[in-house]
Amino acid sequence: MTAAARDLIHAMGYAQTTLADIARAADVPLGNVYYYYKTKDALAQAVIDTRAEEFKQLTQELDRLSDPRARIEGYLSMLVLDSEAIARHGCPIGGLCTELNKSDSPLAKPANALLRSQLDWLTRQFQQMGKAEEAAELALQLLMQLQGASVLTQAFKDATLFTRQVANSKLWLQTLT
Amino acid sequence: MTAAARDLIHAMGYAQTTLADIARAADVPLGNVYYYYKTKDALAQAVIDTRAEEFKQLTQELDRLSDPRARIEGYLSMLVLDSEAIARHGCPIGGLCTELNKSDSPLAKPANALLRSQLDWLTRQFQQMGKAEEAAELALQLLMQLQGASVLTQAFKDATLFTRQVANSKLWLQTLT
DNA sequence: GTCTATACGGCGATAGAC
DNA sequence: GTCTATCGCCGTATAGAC
Repeated sequence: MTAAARDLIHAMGYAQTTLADIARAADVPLGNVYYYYKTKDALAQAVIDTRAEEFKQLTQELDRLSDPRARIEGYLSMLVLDSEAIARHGCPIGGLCTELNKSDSPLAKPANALLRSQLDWLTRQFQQMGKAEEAAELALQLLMQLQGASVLTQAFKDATLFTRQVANSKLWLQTLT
Repeated sequence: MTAAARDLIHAMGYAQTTLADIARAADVPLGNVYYYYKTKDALAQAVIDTRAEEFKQLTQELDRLSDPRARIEGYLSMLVLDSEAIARHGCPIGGLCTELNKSDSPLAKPANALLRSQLDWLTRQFQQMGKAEEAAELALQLLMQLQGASVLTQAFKDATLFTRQVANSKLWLQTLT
């Protein structure tokens, strides 16, 4: 059920996604939702937890690579796989943060933490590339480009825009000595 | 009234902003809203038109500068003035596009056109800088960085993040021969 | 644990007095 | 043109049968 909720929230936004939508997509009766989650917010929190877990799994895979640069490239390659979904619905995490940070929902903080953890992981990779001093700034630059590319990719409905930006970012990554 | 609607939609998002909110902020009775706008969507369209008009006014001012590079710098300087608002509510245009492109509202197209017109104006400036061939790509790069900076600035609630990115963009602008 | 029916509140939209 | 009252619908949440 959290999987259905995750996909619907990505596609329609949190406020626009109704519990009836989720129940239908998960093929359970509406009333049943409340047996597993006390409130809609509680379900959204579970979705955020799922997103956090997914990213943790991804980084655990990537961290097995010995070269930090290769790890970042792997991360970028994973993102490209979702470029069509990004063209349709934007970045699932960036979009969620953008929405939840309006009219301060209690969910804003955990959602923001998803972006923060991506920033932190990227920072660690740049540190291990010997960029101790500029690591935080480089991570910020990269994440910013990805988020900006997501916004424009969605608005202009052009998935190639995202893939081209990722290609640019990979080239940029190579220029870092 | 469109001014109140514009500000509230920026602060809370379109779906979350009720006509009662707008009526209260504009200090008119709720029923009165419908004398001026047939539907909520019609009011939102007026807000989008207002945004388009504001950008047109801005570019008319900037276009009086003879140097295209100075025009872009002026544009960036205007954005910095809103960095606090961006930290609280994100980019008013990017956020609107992000929201409206989910669950295809008829308002998505006009909202996307706001971003498109910024891209087109920037492209023209780069063309006049003698970058005919790469102008579209450069405009895309710049707009992408601004949108990405807006997303992260809002999520991390750090206005200096936006001002720093704009400073970086100005430096980058100088490097273009 | 699973499902149906429904309470309750809020929002877009309308009717109609003034 | 301006304002009040209210309709109808939908969404969250709950009650309670099975």
